[in-house]
Amino acid sequence: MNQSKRYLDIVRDIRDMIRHENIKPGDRIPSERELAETMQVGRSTLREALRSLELLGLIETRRGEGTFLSDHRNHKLVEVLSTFVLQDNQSHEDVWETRLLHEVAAIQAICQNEAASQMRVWESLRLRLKDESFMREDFVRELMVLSGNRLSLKIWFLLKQYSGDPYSGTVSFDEIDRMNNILTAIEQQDSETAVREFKAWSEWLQKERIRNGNDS
Amino acid sequence: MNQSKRYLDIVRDIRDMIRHENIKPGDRIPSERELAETMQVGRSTLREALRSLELLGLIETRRGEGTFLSDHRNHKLVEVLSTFVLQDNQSHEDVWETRLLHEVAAIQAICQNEAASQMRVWESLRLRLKDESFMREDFVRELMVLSGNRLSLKIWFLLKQYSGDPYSGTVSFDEIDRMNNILTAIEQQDSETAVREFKAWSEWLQKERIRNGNDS
DNA sequence: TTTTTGAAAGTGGTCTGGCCACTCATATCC
DNA sequence: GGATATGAGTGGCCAGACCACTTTCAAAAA
Repeated sequence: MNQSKRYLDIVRDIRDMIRHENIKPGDRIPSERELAETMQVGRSTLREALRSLELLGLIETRRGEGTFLSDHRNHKLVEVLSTFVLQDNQSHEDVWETRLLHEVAAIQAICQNEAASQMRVWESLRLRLKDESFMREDFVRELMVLSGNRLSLKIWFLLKQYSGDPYSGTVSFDEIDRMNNILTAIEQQDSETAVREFKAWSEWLQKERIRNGNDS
Repeated sequence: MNQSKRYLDIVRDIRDMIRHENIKPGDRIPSERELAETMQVGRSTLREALRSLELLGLIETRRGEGTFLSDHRNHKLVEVLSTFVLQDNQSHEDVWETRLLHEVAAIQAICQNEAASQMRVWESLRLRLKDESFMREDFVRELMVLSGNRLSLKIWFLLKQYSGDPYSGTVSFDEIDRMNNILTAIEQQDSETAVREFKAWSEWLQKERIRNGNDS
């Protein structure tokens, strides 16, 4: 049964504790010494579990203060895995494709939703486009949110980081037209065009990144 | 700069070591005591790094034998993240939609791949369809595999479990026609029809399950 | 000689206790 | 009242010690 691998039990226990005690992101969890005692394990073993969770971005530790539940946004996991795994071109491509897959699906979902295509959001988005500080990521995230699938949004968020933040940076002048085209197609519920325009922008962006050598 | 978080340095060091020494999946890496000494850190600190990597599935440890590099392609990204991405009772519907999303994307990917549509696989699939023991899941999994996106396959596998194994059971007589239609459309690279037929089958299946009360 | 046995070395798994650096709230001093 | 010192609590790290397990290989038994 549970021979060896005690720290895995702890990982599970901590996760359960977080659920049952209704600990929310930002909240503090008991100290290492306290947890070690209540779970009847040595502190070093407990730390192995905590460090693992930290590397995953599930918790955040601040020396002198304590351990806090992270709002799972900034996953170090991403960096770690990418440096280990992404030597393999296939993996890199898979991540890229899977992310795109979620984005396209989001656009299609929005187009199929009558209500969504009539929202005021589009108007305000067009305005924000012209703002100098408007990030590419803001645009795509907005689409993901509007799709209404929160799970897909979460997965997308991870994949985005995992593929080296493809949407970093602000929207350039050239891109405003592209985005307006996408928005127009969505408003007209023209799923096909919207997707085509989006993919075109995505590919253009990728080439741009390679040209600028931002493909770290 | 690197104040605190020594174990993160170790993670990086281990990665570099693996690269420079050309250690391949399955190979053994130095023992904990040995690594601790060469890296000038305590063994417990080093273990924190190793346990983190192990949780991610990047290394594998066997008591009494040693620590081994595992195949990077088997990283536990999806498994590990699922425990908290899917934690809060995400609406059943989101899971369902997201799974479908991956399936549809797989079909589209296959249709766009000239080589895939000409494979002998389809012929053998048609034969296996008639087998009484052919499971619905076998059919869909085959599609997911053939899409070539391993990450998507992994995500799909999890989502499938979380949505109550929607493809349990063997293929009924009525369904053979549906599946043949899907296969034909794929062979003709008719993405639209293939997806439409697939969605139709999926919806039919869902209703069938509800009728039989298998919606646990 | 061949087979069996068992002791030793090496490994990961775990615990204890300790020290350090840091944060924060409190009490103290000016 | 405001600045300062102090102490409790926290995570970061380490050394040393067992334990359980695997492999190895030489000694003992066949």
